[in-house]
Amino acid sequence: MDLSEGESKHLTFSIAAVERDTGIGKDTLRVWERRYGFPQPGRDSFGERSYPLAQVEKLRIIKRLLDAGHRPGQVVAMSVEQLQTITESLTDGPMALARGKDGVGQLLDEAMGLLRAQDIDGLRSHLHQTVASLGVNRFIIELLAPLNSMVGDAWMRAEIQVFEEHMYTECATGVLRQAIHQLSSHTLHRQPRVLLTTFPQEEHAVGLLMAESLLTSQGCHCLPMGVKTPLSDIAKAAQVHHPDIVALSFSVSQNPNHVLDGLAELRRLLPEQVEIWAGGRAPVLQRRPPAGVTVIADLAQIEVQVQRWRKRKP
Amino acid sequence: MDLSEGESKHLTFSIAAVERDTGIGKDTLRVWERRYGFPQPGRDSFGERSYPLAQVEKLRIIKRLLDAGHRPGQVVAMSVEQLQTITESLTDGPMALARGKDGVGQLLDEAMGLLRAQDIDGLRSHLHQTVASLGVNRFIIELLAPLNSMVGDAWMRAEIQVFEEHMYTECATGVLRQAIHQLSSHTLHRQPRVLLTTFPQEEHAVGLLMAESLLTSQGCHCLPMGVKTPLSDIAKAAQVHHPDIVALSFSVSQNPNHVLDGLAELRRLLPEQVEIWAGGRAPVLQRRPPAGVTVIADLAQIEVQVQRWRKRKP
DNA sequence: TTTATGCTATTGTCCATGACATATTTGCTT
DNA sequence: AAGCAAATATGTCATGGACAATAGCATAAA
Repeated sequence: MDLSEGESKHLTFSIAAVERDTGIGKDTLRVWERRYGFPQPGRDSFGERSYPLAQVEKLRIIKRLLDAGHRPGQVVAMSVEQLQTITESLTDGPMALARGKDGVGQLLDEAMGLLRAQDIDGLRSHLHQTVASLGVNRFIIELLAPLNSMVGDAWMRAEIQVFEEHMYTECATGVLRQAIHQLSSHTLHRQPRVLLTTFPQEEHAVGLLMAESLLTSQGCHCLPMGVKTPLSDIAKAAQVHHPDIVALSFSVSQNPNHVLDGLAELRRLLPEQVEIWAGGRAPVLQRRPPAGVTVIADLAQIEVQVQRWRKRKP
Repeated sequence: MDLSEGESKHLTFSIAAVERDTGIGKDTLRVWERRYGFPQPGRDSFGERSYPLAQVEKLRIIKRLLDAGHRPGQVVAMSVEQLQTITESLTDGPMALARGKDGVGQLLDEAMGLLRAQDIDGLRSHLHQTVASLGVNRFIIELLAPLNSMVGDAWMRAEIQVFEEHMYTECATGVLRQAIHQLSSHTLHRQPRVLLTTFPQEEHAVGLLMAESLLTSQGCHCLPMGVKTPLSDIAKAAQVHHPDIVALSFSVSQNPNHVLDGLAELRRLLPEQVEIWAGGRAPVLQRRPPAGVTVIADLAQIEVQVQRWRKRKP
């Protein structure tokens, strides 16, 4: 079928291999070639496209920029140098805010330092230690959430490798799971019952775990469902487990319309007394808060909202 | 682009959704329709294929049979009843083995019972308890792995809801994370160093976590990277962290060619002395074991292979 | 100045049909 | 039986056309 990926010197890739490596679909690759003149793969002896390594790497850069909100017409035809320039200028800014000189800011810098030094084991123990000393709430709100943002931004600017981001995520996940486990052995069967998940397009689980940790530490009973649950299945799960609240997490790069439509649709599918809480870094939530949905602007709001819920229910 | 999953009554799926749900490529779906007359999707108002739920379920059954070694020409045109007959004749077998009347078989039945009763909290404590009493190794090999297969099979046969599968996965993940955490605090910085991840198409993390648990309990130093890592990033990570072994996990429904091509390419990208271990339920691994890759036929093999590795290195 | 509304260009995905390399089976010969 | 060649089965790629969904932009209304 597709053995293609040629010799050691001039490594080339079949269209299937490129799809696998870049996440850009075969149809899209062909249509870009047709419309923008890039990529411009050679042909092997069977007349099939054969992409040189350099083009695959350029495609990866392009993919990153698309994820960051750029449009194909602007970037696909650019030179690698131009792409680099844009990549560098992606996101500065919000970071300075979090980098205060207080104790926690210091811990944050240490964490970032360990990450940059590729010392994952060091980072893991640093985080575990910080959970222990700060408590889950402060750990998440003051350290992990900002760290998470910093990593996300660094990823957008290609300052860190994909594998570093993977290792960081894995590390954060482990620490949060551990925190949740410890908390949940203390507080059991309390209210409200919160069903946690994300929409099908949303892959990021760390935001969800942070929410779960905070909710659990508030004494809520969490029903975690992982990421990427179809709407109708969220509704079915709610029928079976009748939660008081369905909590959704959204990361930055979600399609705004999908988010709003999805929330509206979910509101229709769920019984009226079930609240919907939507949190995360998706900008739409703040800009056009949907009706019948409680928007959690930042993680600290979780505590407030839980208290509000408890006051309302006698 | 593909919102598709239609109304509540007659749920239909776009070709992209079917590819996602069954693992059968778009091209293949079209060519089957052309050659075998199945599937026979309707058309929506835009003239695009619209697969009814029943056909998607039949496709899932067919996929299972293909994975088991049947050929499309034989099974694609069959009726659902015929397919069921064949399916039943190959699904018992390995299961009966685990369902003995010994203590563990009983625990397995209990777990399955809790799952069917939708008692996730009950399942979670049952699993935690079982880890404690059996130890991680026996827990995974004798209980969780068979349970995982049973859930997978039930999922393939559409006997369980999507949300149940999500909740089960979340539950198993939590228990495994906890086990790993406890183990890793005992054994530190031992050999071999094992980098763990999956290919970009592979979403399932539980297999990976089971492997990580077992490796950690063998005293290996694990470098977990989560799921869906592009090949080139696996290679880059290996350059930085120089593992002795790169371990990959594959679930049933992976495209055989992608798996083999990916492994061959990875073998080329990694230094010769770095071993590649490939495990999981993907049938192609057993049927056509790739050169330069150690196939881990079942989880119990991990211990054997670790010992082999240790003997070879002085 | 901000908020709606409609127009236009952009962009991803789908469709149909044809081709063919590779894998598997069949049938023939030794 | 066993080896080998021819036939068949099967998945993936190619081409070129089409079009719905989206984003950007300009204009009108508040």
